[in-house]
Amino acid sequence: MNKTFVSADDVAKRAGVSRSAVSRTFTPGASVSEETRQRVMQAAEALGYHVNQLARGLMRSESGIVCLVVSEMDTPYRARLVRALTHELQLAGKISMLINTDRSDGSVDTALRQTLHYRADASILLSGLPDKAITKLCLDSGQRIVLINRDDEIEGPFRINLDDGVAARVAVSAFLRAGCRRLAFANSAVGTPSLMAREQGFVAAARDFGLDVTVVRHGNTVYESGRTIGRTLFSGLEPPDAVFCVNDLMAFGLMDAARHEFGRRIPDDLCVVGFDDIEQSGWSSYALTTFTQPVDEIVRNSIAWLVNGDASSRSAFLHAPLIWRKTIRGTRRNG
Amino acid sequence: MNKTFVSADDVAKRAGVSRSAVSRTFTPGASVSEETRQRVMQAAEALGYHVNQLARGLMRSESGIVCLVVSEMDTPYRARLVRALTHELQLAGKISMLINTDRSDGSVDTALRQTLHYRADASILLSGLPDKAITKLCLDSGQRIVLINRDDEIEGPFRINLDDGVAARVAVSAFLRAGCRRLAFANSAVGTPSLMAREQGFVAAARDFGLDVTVVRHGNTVYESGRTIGRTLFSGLEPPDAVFCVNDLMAFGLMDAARHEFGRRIPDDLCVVGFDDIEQSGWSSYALTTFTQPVDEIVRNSIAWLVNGDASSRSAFLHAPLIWRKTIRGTRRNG
DNA sequence: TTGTACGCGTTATCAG
DNA sequence: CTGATAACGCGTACAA
Repeated sequence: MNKTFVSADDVAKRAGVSRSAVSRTFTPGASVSEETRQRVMQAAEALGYHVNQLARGLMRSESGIVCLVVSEMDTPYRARLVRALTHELQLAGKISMLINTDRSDGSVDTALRQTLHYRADASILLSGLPDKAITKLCLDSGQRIVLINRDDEIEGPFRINLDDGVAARVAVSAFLRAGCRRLAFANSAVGTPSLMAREQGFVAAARDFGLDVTVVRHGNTVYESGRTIGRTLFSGLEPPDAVFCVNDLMAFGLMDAARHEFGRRIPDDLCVVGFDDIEQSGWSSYALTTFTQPVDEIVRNSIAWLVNGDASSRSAFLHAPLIWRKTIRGTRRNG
Repeated sequence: MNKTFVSADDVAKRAGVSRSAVSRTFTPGASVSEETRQRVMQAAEALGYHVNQLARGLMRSESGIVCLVVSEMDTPYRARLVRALTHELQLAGKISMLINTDRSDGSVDTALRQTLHYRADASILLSGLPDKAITKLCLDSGQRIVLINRDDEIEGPFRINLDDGVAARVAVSAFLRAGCRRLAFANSAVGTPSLMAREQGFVAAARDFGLDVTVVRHGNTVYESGRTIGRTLFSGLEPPDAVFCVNDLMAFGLMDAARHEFGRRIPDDLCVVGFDDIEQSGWSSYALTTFTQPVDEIVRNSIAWLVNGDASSRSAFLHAPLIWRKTIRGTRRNG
């Protein structure tokens, strides 16, 4: 063996047929006689031949590659989304390229440029937001772009968003039914549109009931920020009896601070609701009542739009139902 | 715009030079005059040209693609590893293809075949184990293979393993120093070599001190299995006062069962040690004493072997130090 | 330094 | 149904 890939030519020679016959054998829906097919397959097997997707992608207009643009992909929700996306993409005959935008040097635009280098058929953005010029460039190159939970303003990509406003109202009424009156909202300082929508929806819904909301924004959307906010909130003069955390990770941090550093009992002294419904929310140390991300629907919508040419619908608006566990006291009603 | 990629030919025409000049402009270390370079760059910018890596990979022997073969990639440790790998690979000028082997149809072999389709320069396997024939096929095709925490037997790939045996001995002596005498080991039923190495090392080390170990194996290596094992262990006649869990997730499940269902206090009534040191281990609800996966070293070793042609060393054996938190009582000593 | 010509491995086209 | 030939977009000897 001389450490090199075997080509269709090699197979053709060995099988005693033309290169075209080999190509046809490996092209679904082409017309080959059963006899040549057998001969080709046999030779291919013996030589260890594999279709070169690079060359195939060069000929056809599509490469079969879909790029996933993500930062902080070890975050539970992101990780779950990436897992589901890659799985369904494979089922649809696509392959995923993972582009990590963790470092800070204009990463998203650089990443999107990478997707052009590899002639990706599409890009799915789970993090960040591309420059408008880059987006147009991708679109003009025939690429499809999906934005998950990012923004509503940018034109061209397919946008998937959740009804954060509705969720916020559901949270307020759940708190009120539990008898809570001192409401707080724990947000990160990131300022992503969907994060801000939850905050504003919560504040607005509370105001409808004549209640003010203490809003605290701090750091990234992670556990440690929730903990810091918890300390701020519970060492203040009027500590809240209900907190809506912008995601589950922050909720855990806040709960840990409240319980272990301030002796709060949940849900007796304090009600908490989160967002994402990551795996840890089901763990009995937290048992967090939280809004669930409809991951399957998100994935289905994304891929349906990628593979079908349905360029008509340009956005999807999905519902995030409340999962009742044990961090809101009282009786459960539908969320 | 007619929804298509622009080629080097287009750029050449617009810049009034030959196509070779364009190629040279985008090939690092080629000789082009500053003037033509400028003209080419300008034309490329105006047209929105991007080098086609597929075609480039067709010419050169290497595609720049590295495949990551993973299952259950939303597991915290796996997710962290994937994040770190993609990040460093990008820094090394490579791009990651993510292959999800979650479904059960002979997945790993199918996955590895996919890596051949796209002429990947290398494959990194975080899950599963390939058939020997497939491995040989990849190797013969000039591909490099890295096995992370998988097996020691298979020949050809670069293997990265942890000193699970040493860790097991450290765990035993930590338990003994804390005054524990009724030892247990919580394992999954998966039976991966590294998982079994931890178990056997623990049992052997305990025997050296004249102690028996209650070994329980159940389900997958996840939270719920740990919980189930916890129930089994603490509803038994001789419940343990120390448990080594084969990974952190199982430790959390076991701790939650012990605390919330059996009223055990940790570390007063029960000492626990885990493995992986995932983010959740630092959360104050768990504060788990655990062995840390040297992720950075794993990544560095993998990539060093992939990009440099150092085919001499065929394995790395890394140390997993113990991180002391609050699930083992008594004084800390070096792990 | 520049342009020409060829090859990389595949598919599409067309004549047989 | 089959085989020859022309693309696809790029790198690279080679000659100019």
